[in-house]
Amino acid sequence: MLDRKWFERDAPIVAPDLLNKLLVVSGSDGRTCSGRIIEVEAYMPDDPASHTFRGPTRRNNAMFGPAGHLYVYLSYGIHSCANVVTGPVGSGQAVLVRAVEPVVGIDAMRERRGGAADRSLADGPGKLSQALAVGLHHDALDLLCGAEVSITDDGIGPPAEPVVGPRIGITKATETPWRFRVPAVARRSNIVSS
DNA sequence: AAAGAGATGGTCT
DNA sequence: GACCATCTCTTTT
Repeated sequence: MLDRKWFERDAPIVAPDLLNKLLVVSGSDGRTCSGRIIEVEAYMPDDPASHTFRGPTRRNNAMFGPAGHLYVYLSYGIHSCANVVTGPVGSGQAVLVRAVEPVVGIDAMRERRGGAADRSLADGPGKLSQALAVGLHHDALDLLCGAEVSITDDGIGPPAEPVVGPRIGITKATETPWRFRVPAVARRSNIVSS
């Protein structure tokens, strides 16, 4: 399965390999939810768009910790965004999970997302955090300890040809092609109804 | 279908 | 005090 070594590679290498993996959250309310990762972005230390570009701070501390931990930050004062820490300890890199496809616990996700259409339950970094109930209290959590949040491999490998493009919502290094997505065609057969 | 603006709060200078 | 790795709603083509 996924061991620490797997996460210790550089973010642009780990990122496409995270596609089609499951992000599983056992909520404090007892409801377990999961989503298939379909879009990610890589952030590196020498990357002007990365939170770690100017060195360690209180917020980005988890990104400098062990690979396979979560880095959760608050975006625009409103949205929690979930990252998977990658690379050697102290390097300061991570993969932002930008979108998942609901797999387990869709009813809970519908409730948490307040009547949003099924297709937009978790198709954005803030939306998926809300749908899966991921919050700041999960920051620095170890994904490999069977804790509240984990990443699992259910045998569906990453897409042979992920869609690659520039990252979104940033103002620096906007041309670096470190955004990876499962092709739409490959997703059609995976859609979970109800 | 696309474009614009407001919400909202922690973090860093 | 400025700056956001965003989302939703409203307004305009």
